[in-house]
Amino acid sequence: MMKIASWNVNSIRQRQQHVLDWLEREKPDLLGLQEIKCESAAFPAEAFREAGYDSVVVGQKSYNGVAILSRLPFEVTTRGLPFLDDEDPQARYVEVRAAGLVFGNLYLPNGNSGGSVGYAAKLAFMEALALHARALLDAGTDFILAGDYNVCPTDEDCAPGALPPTDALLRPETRAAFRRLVWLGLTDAMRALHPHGRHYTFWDYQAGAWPRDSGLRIDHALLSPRVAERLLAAQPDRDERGRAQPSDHVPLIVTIEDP
DNA sequence: ATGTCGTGTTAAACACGA
Repeated sequence: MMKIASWNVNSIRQRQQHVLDWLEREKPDLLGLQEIKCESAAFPAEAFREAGYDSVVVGQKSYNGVAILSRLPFEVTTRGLPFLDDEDPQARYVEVRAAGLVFGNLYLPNGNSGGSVGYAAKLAFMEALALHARALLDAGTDFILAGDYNVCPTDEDCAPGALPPTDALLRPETRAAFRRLVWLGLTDAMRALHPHGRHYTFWDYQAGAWPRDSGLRIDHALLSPRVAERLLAAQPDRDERGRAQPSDHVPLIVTIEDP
């Protein structure tokens, strides 16, 4: 059995102890982190190593930043999203191979800042991700693409009134791009096991979103076909949002059986 | 639209992103 998780921690320096406590409780094999908000050298790799996890970090100053923690041996396969022509590359993708599986960890652009240019960058990232997924499928690779997609795929993934209809997380073009990705033949792990219901992974800090349960399902794990056949469980760890000084996202946990 | 966070510049607020 293999346990793989994704968590937007909204600053690893603020959330280091949360992550250490969570690793000890949940003991995932792989954990993808997003929004670490620090340069690679500032990532607390040694603290995680002492907890039994080696890491690969793609950081940048102030914003974004992704990392993967692993208690399995791994090799880094890429530190940026292939197929993305970007004159100002941001730290939004890192990928490893472990236990015969490629694990891609992504932080997709939010798309609400920077006007039409910012939104276009979101769609460009999604197109590049689809091209990369297509290449992995063509190569017959078993893979999981997990992370903060910043996409509410359907109305059921957005609490009523949580977002205006023009928000970049649920615009029709955003949802269409997400469907194109899934329709390559990937499986949304949560929806495969829980076709309906509100399984939020994010609650805004503002406007009492958490106590009102005004959340969003925007963190996802997409599985290649053979991995989907091994899927045993998928769930967000809601409890994490109720702790002191939480991230606005909670971990998403996917469990698959051994091949 | 925003009641909150986090980072950073810069000197107690402000800008920006989410």
